[in-house]
Amino acid sequence: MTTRTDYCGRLTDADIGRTVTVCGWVSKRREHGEHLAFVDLRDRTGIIQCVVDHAHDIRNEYVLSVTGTIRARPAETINSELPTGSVEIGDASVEILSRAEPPPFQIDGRVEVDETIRIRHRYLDLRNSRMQRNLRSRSAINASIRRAMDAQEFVEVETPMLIASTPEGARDFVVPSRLSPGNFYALPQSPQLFKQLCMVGGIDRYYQIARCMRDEDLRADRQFEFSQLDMEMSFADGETVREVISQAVSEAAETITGERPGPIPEISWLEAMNKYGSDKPDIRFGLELVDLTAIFSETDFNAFKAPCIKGLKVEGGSDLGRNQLDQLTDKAKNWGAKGLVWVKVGEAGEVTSPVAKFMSESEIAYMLSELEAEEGDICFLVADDWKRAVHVLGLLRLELGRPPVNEGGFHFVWVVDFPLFEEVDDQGNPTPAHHPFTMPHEDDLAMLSASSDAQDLLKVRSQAYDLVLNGWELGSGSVRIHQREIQQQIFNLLGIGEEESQVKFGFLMDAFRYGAPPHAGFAFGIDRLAALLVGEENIREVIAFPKSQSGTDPLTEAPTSIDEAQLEELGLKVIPETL
RNA sequence: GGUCCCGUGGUGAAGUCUGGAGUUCACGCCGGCCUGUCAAGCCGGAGGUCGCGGGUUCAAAUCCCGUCGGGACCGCCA
Repeated sequence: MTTRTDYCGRLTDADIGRTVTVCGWVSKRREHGEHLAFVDLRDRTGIIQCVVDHAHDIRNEYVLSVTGTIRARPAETINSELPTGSVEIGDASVEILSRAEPPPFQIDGRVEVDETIRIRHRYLDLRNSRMQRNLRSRSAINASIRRAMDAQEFVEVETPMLIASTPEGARDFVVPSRLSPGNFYALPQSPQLFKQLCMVGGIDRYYQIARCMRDEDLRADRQFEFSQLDMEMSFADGETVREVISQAVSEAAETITGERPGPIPEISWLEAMNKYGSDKPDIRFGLELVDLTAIFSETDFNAFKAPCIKGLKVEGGSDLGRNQLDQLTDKAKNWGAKGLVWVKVGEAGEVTSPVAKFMSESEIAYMLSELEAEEGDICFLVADDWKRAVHVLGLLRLELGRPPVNEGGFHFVWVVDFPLFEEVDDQGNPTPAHHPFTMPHEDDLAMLSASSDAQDLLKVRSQAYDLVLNGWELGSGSVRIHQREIQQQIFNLLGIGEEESQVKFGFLMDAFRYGAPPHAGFAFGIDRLAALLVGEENIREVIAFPKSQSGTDPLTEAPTSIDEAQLEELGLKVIPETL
């Protein structure tokens, strides 16, 4: 085999006269009679046209080494669509390095291909320019993140993949232990505890591009395994952490788009929930939620006798048909709403609505003015408890107005002042909104110790913050508790007793005995960041070998059964599924 | 655990609502022709368990039930 001298996609007018050897796959061949044929050869950089005497024995996707002299194309045959379109390899001699069967799908992207088929033959799909671009972009993002972190004197530390399972958080993937039959390792959901130990260990500034595993249902933006930029820093507050992360994501965004995003705005969790009905607001568009509770405080309409009424207005939406409205109502119910009220605005404030007769004229007028609704608009109202009302309307807002992933630019936003606790569980214990090591807001510490009522605790703010991009949660972080006393207090509130906390997190609590620095950190998902930056609405498009929504790998067929001997060695027995 | 959408030659789509011969279109594949194409062109050809199973019917890609696979979403994801 002749040694490659050049990449296909990089040959230009400057190379005219050079004798080159390129290697790659046959993208296309065009034969013109007995003694003229064109072969488009493709490698990772692009395509070059090779002119050969004949191509009878060449087929698409054959692997060739082509040697010839670069020459300018005749003026009338220049292909402006192709970066290499002004030159060609003339009088090329071809060496077939590998023959190929016709691929199960066309690699040129001319016809769309079912994603399962693409993934089953990912080694072919990867030849396509889309995947080439996506994986290269992802690689560039990783490099730019490392550059940003290195520049800020962070140290990359690797943490173990085989760790102890803790019942908190997502479902663990577990690995049976051969040397300790009946015991299991867990794969990390994140390096959370280890990075905090790094802080106790004086690393001061830690980062890692870490693989994490969570055994939860898959989505367009969720796979079992994912990568995150994980970081932690000592003697730093949340603001400093956000500044560091802003640098890293800005660097990444600039690498891909060529444009550095401006300063990232902050919004409080409460404001995000009230305006967008989501803790990961997509601020590329309006359709903001408006509070209408006070307007209907005197209502006789039973459905509106609720703790909270929220509404949103769609400009020019009154042409929505009954069918569409019914479908939206069904969706709202599926999201947990009892119902969805719509109000169409006609001439001079005349309204059309199935529930118009239950609203007084003043209520209607007040509502329309609050929503700034005018002729031709439609308003949607949800009455429920606050949480459900904003949740349902938030989802409706996305349904009605969310632009495609590659439109509207990149709108990062920090969501700050998350509540410390999410809700109260069956046992009356609050559940942590972030994780149990999150430091409460300094101003709310008093509330924390004084309060005996679980409902009051839900008002306690934490020093936790999320980074959101175009409605996707990129990641979250917090100031951590570094004092054992506060940590124990939180554990107590969560219903985790001293003994239990010692069993689950004893090593961290022990570490904190020996001089724990104040510290704070963050982690964001690289798959999501990469997908958004390259304009893909699905993280599978930036993952070389992804899994299907049901968690199987169409390529390797994983998960598979294992044989009896293997099970026995691990001390495992499979219970047959009984129907 | 739940809601919705999809499954038709190798690939993508139409056909399904309103049952009537495996019908159609584009790409690919195979053969032939063709000396400047580049989504080459022209001529010819091959290629099907309409995901699978059952039911209704004189007749099912089409209607019904079940099931499998894929996707989007709700729940879940500290």
